[in-house]
This record gives sequence, C-alpha cells and structure tokens, in this order.
Amino acid sequence: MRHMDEASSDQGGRTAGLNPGQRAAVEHRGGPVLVLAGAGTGKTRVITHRVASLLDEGIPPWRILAVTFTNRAAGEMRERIEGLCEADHNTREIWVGTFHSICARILRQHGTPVGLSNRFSIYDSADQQSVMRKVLEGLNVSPKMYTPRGVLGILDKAKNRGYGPEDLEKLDLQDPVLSIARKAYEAYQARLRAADAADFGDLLLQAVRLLRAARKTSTQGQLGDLDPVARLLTRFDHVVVDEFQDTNPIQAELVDLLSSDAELCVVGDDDQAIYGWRGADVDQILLFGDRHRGTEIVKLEQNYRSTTHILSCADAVIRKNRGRLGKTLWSELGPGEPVRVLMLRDERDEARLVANEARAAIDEGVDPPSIAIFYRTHAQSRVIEDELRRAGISCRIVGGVAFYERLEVKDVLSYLSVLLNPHSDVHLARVVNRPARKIGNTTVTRLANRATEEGVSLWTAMANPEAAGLAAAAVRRIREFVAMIGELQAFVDEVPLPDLLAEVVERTGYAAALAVEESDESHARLENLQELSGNLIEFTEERPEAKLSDYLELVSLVGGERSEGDKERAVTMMTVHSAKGLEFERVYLTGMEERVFPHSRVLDDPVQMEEERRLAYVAVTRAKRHLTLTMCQRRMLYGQTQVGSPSRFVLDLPAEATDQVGRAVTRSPRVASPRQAPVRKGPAWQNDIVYDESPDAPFTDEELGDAVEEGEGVHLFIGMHLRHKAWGEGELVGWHGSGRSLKLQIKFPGRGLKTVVASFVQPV
DNA sequence: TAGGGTAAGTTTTTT
DNA sequence: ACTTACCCTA
Repeated sequence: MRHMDEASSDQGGRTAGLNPGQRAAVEHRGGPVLVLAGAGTGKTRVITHRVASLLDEGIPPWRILAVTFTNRAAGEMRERIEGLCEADHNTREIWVGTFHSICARILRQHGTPVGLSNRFSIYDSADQQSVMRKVLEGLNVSPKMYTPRGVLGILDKAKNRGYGPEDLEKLDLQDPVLSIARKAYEAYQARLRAADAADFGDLLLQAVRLLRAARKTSTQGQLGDLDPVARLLTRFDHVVVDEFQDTNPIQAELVDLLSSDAELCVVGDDDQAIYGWRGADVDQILLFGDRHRGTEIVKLEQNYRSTTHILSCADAVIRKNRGRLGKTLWSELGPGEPVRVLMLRDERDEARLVANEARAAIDEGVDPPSIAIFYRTHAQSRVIEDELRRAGISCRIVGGVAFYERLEVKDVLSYLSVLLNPHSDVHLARVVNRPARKIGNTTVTRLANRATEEGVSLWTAMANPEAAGLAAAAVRRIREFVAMIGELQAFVDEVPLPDLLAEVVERTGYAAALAVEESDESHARLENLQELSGNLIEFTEERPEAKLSDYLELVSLVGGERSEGDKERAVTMMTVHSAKGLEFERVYLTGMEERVFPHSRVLDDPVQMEEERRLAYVAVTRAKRHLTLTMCQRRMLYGQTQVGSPSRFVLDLPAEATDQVGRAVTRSPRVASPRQAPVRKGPAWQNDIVYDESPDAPFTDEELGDAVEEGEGVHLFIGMHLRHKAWGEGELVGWHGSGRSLKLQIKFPGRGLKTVVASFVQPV
C-alpha cells in the first residue's frame, strides 16, 4: 500500500488505490463534505490522503487544521501524513491535535482577555473537585445535597453547550438548584481566574469566547486585521474533523468559528457515537447538512479490516438500534475463523484464560502489540494485569488509575506546576506541607482565608504571612517555604527538565523523607519517581526544545499510560472507549455479562442502552481476524460476588458466525477465606453449552498450603492465634494485601470480627 | 501537629 | 474491595 502511495505521489495524484467513495471524499472541493464512514472503511486513510492532496495543490501547511478526539488518534494522523508526504512538504506546520490541545494552544497565545496568562495551569478533575469543595463550603449549602461532583456535573453540562453562569437557566433546572449552581459557577470561575487556571471545559469554552468576540469586532469592521484572534478565524483554508459523531455543541461551534473561511470536511459514523454522556450529540452529524449549505455526503461501506464473521457479529449487535442512518458493511476478506464465545467460572479464570492464550500465541510468533484486551470499566483491569504478569507477558495499560495519579508523582508534578504558576492554589496547597514541614492545617487555613478575603491567590497571601495573623514560628516556616520555591523557580527553563526534577526532589526534601522511611511502600514511591524521571528524559529526548510548560501540558491533556515490562513487546489493555479508532489482529473482549457490559447503570434507560450497544459495536469492529468474547458465571463486583448472565449483546450474535464453547478451567490458587460464599449455579446459558461445574468443595490441604503467607518472618495460617494490644487474643480467619498493607481478619472472642494491620498483632 | 484508626462513600466511559 | 474523610490520641 505504502508503495502505491509513494508511486502516486510521484505522479502528483493522491487517489490511486482508493475506492470510488474514498476518492470522492479526498477530491471534493468547493464546499463542505460529510463522510459517513463505517468502521474499518478507511477513514483515516481518507483524511490523510485529503490533507496530502491539499498540500500537493499548493495549500500552505499552516492553513490546514485537522482535529481528532484523542491524542492517540492525533499522533497517528500526524505520523501517517508525514509518511505520505514529509519529503514534499513541511508537514510540521499543519495544525493537528485534539479539540483540547488546539484550544490550549490558542489560549496560551491569546488568553489574556479571558484572564489566562501564557503559563496558565490546566486542572484535572481532582483539582476541580478540590476547588469546588471550597466553593461549596463558602456558599454554606448542605453538603449532602450539593456535592462537588454533582455541581461540577452541572457546570460541565453548561460548558459543553457553551453556557456561562448567566446562561445557566437554559438547562432545565429547578430553582433552589439553579440559583445555587449559578452562584457556585461564578465563585468557581473566580477562583480559577485567581489561580490562573482552566479546567477541561474552560479550554473549549474560553477559546470559543475569544473567537466569538473576535468575530463580532471583525464583522463590525473594527481592527479586524490587527486582532490576532480575528486572524485565527480566517487563518485556515481547510479544516478536517475526525469522529464528528462525538462532537458536542461547543466543539461544533469551535469548528464553525475556525472554519469561517475554510472548506470543511467532517468524518464520522453515527453507529460509533459513544460520548453522549459527555454532551456529544449524534444529531450534530444529522444536522451538519442543515448547518452547512451544499453539503456533499459520501458513504463508505467497504470494510478493509475484518473478516465477514466478525462483521456479521458487529452487524447483529448494531442492527437492533433505532434511528440509525443505516449502513451495511461488507468485506472481501472472507469468513475467517468464527468468533469465539467462552464462559468461564470467575474473573480470575477469565483473566487466566486470556493470559494463557496470549502466552501461547506469542510463543507461536505472534507479535504482542497485535493483541488487545478490552473491558468495559477500568475496575476489571487489575486481575488481567496480574495474570499477564504471572504469564510473563508485558502489557501496556491505557488510562485507568494512571501513573500520574499516584500520590508521589502527583506531589512532584504539583511542585513543577507551582514553579511555573505559583498562583495555582490547588497545587500549592498540595505541596506546602509535603514532606511534612510543620505547616499544618491551621496555618494554611488562615492564609487561605486571608487570600479569599483579598480575592488573591494563596501564594500572594504567603508573601505577607503576618497579615494572616500567623504565629512567629509559622511565619518563619512560610518564609522558608516561599524562599525555597523562589530558588527552585530560578532553575525553570535554565536547566534541562530532568535536572529540574532532580533539584525539586532534592531541595524540597522529598527524596530524603522517603529515603528515611525505609519501608516497602517508600521504596515503591522512590521507584515511581525514578520512573517519572525516566519518562521526563524520554520526553526531553523526543522534544529537545520543549519547556516545562510543554511537559505539564502533555501530562494533563494526554493523561496516563502505564507499562509493565518491555514496551515494544507489550500487549495492550484498555477500555472499549479508549479503543475507538484503533484496530488489532487479535482481540479479547472480556466481561460480556449483563450489568457489566451493558453496564448496570444503563439497564433501565433505552437511550443509554443504545449507546451501550454502539459501544459493543465499536469493540467488535476493532478486531481484524481473531475475536474472542469472554464472560463469567460469577464475578467479584463492588466487593461482592455476583452471579452473571451472558450479555444481551452476546445473545444477539448469529450462531453461524460464532463458536460457543463452555470451558472448564482449573481452580487458581487463592487465599482461603473463612467461609466460602455459597455458589449458585450459573444460569444455563444456551442449551448446547456444557461447562464443567466443578463442585465448590472445601479447599484441600494443598490449596490451603497456597494460602499461607510469609509476614515479617512469621508464617501466617488460618486458625492461628494472635494477640492485639487492645483486643486481646483472637483467631486468624483471613487476610488481604501484603507487605506493609497486609491486613488481617481476626475473630476476637466477645468482640467479633476485626480487620487490623498486621504490624499491630503478635503471634501467641 | 501528625499519625493512625474508623466510618463512609464509591465506580462508567475521557479530554 | 478500595479509597478518602474525618476524628481521636499521643
């Protein structure tokens, strides 16, 4: 394929090897195009070829904008464009990015009118919550009725539609909530402004505000050409938007503004709309033609990715939705092997099955990165990760409890944020007493109150600690802290980033505090900081010119990805949402049970259920040749074992395209629990399924042997007697965790069952 | 003030 | 199950 592309580019054409629909989408000029592209029909190919051919026609690269939803997709698009025509054009000047990264870029340069400096901080949802918590405390409302999460949900909804506090009544809210939400919205924004910070919603909303204002003045003929923001309105000749079905109203407005003077090409698939909960509206795609006169619509239905068995499964799932535009995918790749459906005993066995199969495939020479494991929610990933490790397989986990979310990593990154923008209260408050330097709650609260009174940031208040009425000792400590930050700030943009990190870890005493602790946990934390350092070195090598602000932006917008083992030889684990837009030779779709996928929260909402079905469709259509669906008879969920029944999506699959196998899997060694939960029989799934229902006999001695753990030189075993300072002597009935976080369940006569940290008891 | 223990809430999905 | 939030004590 690549060869063909190169050959055609020599001839100046970009359409050789494209089918007629793809060619139409690539070549259409003179008006808006809407490309309805089914899964695997060559969407990215169309976009990249279109961009390449625009460049060939002499459009300057900086007059082209390509927008995607995820950074992963943006990276891939840039790479493929470069692959097509790096030799001929300066592809680096093309604007390629996610909605959020493009807005961040605009705001860094032009954000002053909306109160953002070029070094503003981006707040993630934890940051948002801590700001909102303070706002709600200030408003004196019932913390039960108005949780930070809940109110932020309202704000998010508003921002997704482009509403400020004054527009809040356009959401249908009843009055006590409406007026409180409005007050909270205003106070929240005031705090963000004082902190020189923007949350995800603000990135879009504030950028759109700037552009709205610029358009107003430029249509009034004032200063139009002088205003750099107004120039953005007419900067682009061509705008391309990927995954248009997942656009929310504010994003659509942004697209309209930036394409005021441009030809617009949007690509999407209504069957893959999976972000309704984020304010995306499938109708955007249906309305596109109305909003943009003379829209040419191109449908792409030939799938180049999957075998027909996989496609017929996908079709069987999506066919049950109503209100589709309606496409039927076809493929010339032949039937391939049937889609496998496996019923396992529990999530442990499910994970083990996947790990074992992956192991076998890799041993046969399959390239690990061509294998992917999907799940509906992150919570399902842990067991699979464990089993992969046990099988000696490296894995890459996209998203989830990200690396950057870890306590020590967040601390150090907060230090870095503070160096760049000390007014960011959330970050400053996080690190002021970390490691412990005797600046406690009382001190910080006094300073924070002072700051709120004055309407300034915490940092500003720290410049004058006496004014907050602090004791002499506290004043001195604050002064020392401020001075230390000042010293560190001098390094910013003066020394290489990895060195800056090293200075921070040293001078703040962070490393020393961890080193002194000498526990398993502190060692792990130090290791994580090492990993962060490695991460930063890698980043610096890739982008030598990058500054601290670039790194922090990457961290906050790209989010985490955790790797275990060799990155190059790793299988990928991710949620189905993250899998959108990707494809893999071999896919395992796990947890195909009712209440898991579809998720329990959507069971009684037909609209959300349709979205869930689209999500299943997305999952199935990621696979090129091998697709395996797994489900469990029972699963530990929310701390309790639940009996699972097969997902309705599994039951929809056509028998002729699937191979449904019941499968017995040996019991994995596990820690004995005092009482086995009574196991009910899994529901007979389909009549022709036979699975080995090994009776849940009590654990044998051998199995119990596995359940004995070393703890600090002591052999723990069920039934042993232990002494606790306060509770006296008791009998060990179980435990969980290990090392420092080893918790023991002990039955104390007359006191009942207690869970205690292992270091608090002694063997008798 | 810090550290530990207990109670309570929490989980859908992402930028 | 697991994490965070608050309360209590040293």
